[in-house]
Amino acid sequence: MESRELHGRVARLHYQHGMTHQEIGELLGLSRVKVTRLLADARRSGIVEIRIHSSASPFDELEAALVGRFGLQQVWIAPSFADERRTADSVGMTGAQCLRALVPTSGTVAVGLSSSVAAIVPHVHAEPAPDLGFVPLAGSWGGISRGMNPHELALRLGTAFGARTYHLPAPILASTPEAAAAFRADPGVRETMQLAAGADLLIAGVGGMDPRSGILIDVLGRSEQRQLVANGAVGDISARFFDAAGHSVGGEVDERVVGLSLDELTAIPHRVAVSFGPHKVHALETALRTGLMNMVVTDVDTAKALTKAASDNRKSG
Amino acid sequence: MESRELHGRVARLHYQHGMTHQEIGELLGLSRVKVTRLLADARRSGIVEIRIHSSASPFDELEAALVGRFGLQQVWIAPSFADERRTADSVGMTGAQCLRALVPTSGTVAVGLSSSVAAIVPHVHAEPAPDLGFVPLAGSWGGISRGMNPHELALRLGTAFGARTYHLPAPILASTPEAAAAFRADPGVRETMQLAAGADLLIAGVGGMDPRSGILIDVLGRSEQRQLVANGAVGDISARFFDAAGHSVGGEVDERVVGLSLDELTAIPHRVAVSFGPHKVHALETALRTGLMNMVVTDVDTAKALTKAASDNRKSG
DNA sequence: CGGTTACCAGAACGGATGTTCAACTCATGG
DNA sequence: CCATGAGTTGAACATCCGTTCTGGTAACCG
Repeated sequence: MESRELHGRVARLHYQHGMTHQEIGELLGLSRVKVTRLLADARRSGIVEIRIHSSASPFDELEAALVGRFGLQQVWIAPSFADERRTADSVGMTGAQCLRALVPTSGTVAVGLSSSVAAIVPHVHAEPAPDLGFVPLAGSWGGISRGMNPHELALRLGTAFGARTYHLPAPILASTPEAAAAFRADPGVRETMQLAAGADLLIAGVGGMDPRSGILIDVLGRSEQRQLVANGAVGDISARFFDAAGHSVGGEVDERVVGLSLDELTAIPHRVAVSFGPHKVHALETALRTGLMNMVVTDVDTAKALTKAASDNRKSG
Repeated sequence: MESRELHGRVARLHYQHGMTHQEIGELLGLSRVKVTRLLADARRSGIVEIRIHSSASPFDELEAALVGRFGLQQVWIAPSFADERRTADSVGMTGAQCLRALVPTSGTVAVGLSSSVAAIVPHVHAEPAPDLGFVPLAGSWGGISRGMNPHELALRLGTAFGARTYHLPAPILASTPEAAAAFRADPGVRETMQLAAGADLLIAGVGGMDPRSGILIDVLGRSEQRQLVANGAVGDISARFFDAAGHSVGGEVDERVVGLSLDELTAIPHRVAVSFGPHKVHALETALRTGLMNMVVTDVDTAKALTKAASDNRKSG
């Protein structure tokens, strides 16, 4: 992190006085490329903040349509791109806006497993909120972390918000039901889970049953997957698999999970799903239709697929 | 003014989601050029606001140098450009920042004659301040208005700030001292001038004696100019000419002016000079050195010339 | 002391953006 | 019904900006 002052100067000269990168470079004795980089840094780090004074979202109609169809509290939609990473970034940006709107200045936010929530972190530029806490609502897995472990998400989000963070020291999926019970009995684990259960806001991904669609699904063995599907599972929220009616599928896998149950999750008043992509549509549609989640952050393509899926359901059901 | 909503959408897609003008055009069914224009409008009109979270000004040292040399309260400096209109725009932008910092939410701002103050108007995007008033501190001239008549400046600035505006219905320079006295005796004129005299903040230009440097100076006849110079005039603030010591030069011209006197001007606690250009340096330097003005908004070139002039004075005087 | 790694810098390229200009639309008034 | 002019439009151009790639520098290590 270089001198904040230089970034501010360059940003002022460019954004306020309309000087070109070239001109600023000549004025301050820097190369044009250096100026370009300083400006990019300044935007990334939040030194430059761009506000748009207009309540209109670019995808208003689609948002309103989803709110109506599924009876949701609120919906945020980002544009879709051919490049999936770019879409992820836009969804992350939109998720950050959603959090800015929903996160209270005190209280607790429960954070679930999600590849998309990770994309939010770089877009958060908030005032420190020391009376706020971010709590993982389930355990994590070992080995290499792909940036989407619940504990890591809670930690990074919490840090970005200048809030307290909590840890749930257990695996998300224990090897046996008995081992899971033992973990849940641990005082540290129990305490964190109680805190998560009492949260005001839940933010989590919704996974599908397709191996490409979830993080968790490919942690499970082939036979376990087949078993879940056989029991009617259509998706999961942080390892809690649910069927087409939004009920827990139960079974052995469910008993091995260390984390909030579906009932505990739905007891949290505000529940935001952050999820996008064609493989997620079915699971996401179910989670929204059955009320497991009551808000969603997604991209245009997924949103369109959701409305389509919803109307198909209506006709056939 | 087209639908604010469309501007907001386009701005969000570009500034928040990083979409190119081309992509936005395709998404919304607009041409690329149209998108470019919408974005430019959005910035001009303040729908897009860019904040820089850094207190550092690009020309800190120079500002500090002027504050020190002349014992000023504060100084704002804009970059200089080869294209004078661009410089004027930058100074205007900087003046708007200055006003944002200084203008109270209630009270009165006295507005003097200035070509530069006009450049401020397009850069003001403030919350309406209905308890604030903008008052011209002198009369105006007839015929074509080049956008820098005191009454016009007060009106346009006041409008931009959503504030009350006042009018001083008289010429800035009456044809005879007696006519001027008659104007001053008018109840409407007297009332407005009293209001201006009680202002908290004064914002005005500082004119020089060179015909190219002032608006007013070329309204006067050749002989009147010569007379003023002979009496030691080095510059003026809204038609009040002063000498190298900062005192009024008096004389017939001074008696024909309808507007606050130099003594009345300097009774206003906060006095900002907005002025730039090589022809203004001498007058501006005098106004600052003698304390007629105690703040200044100018450009880099003028600022450098001011520090140089000040050190020359110190050596010789 | 050479090798390695990590980082930083600027040349060069290709895409993005801003501006100019000629064509067009649509009122208004003869 | 055409003439006029103000206001829009997008094609074409000129500039600006972002990224990639290569070379350089410094720190760390064997």
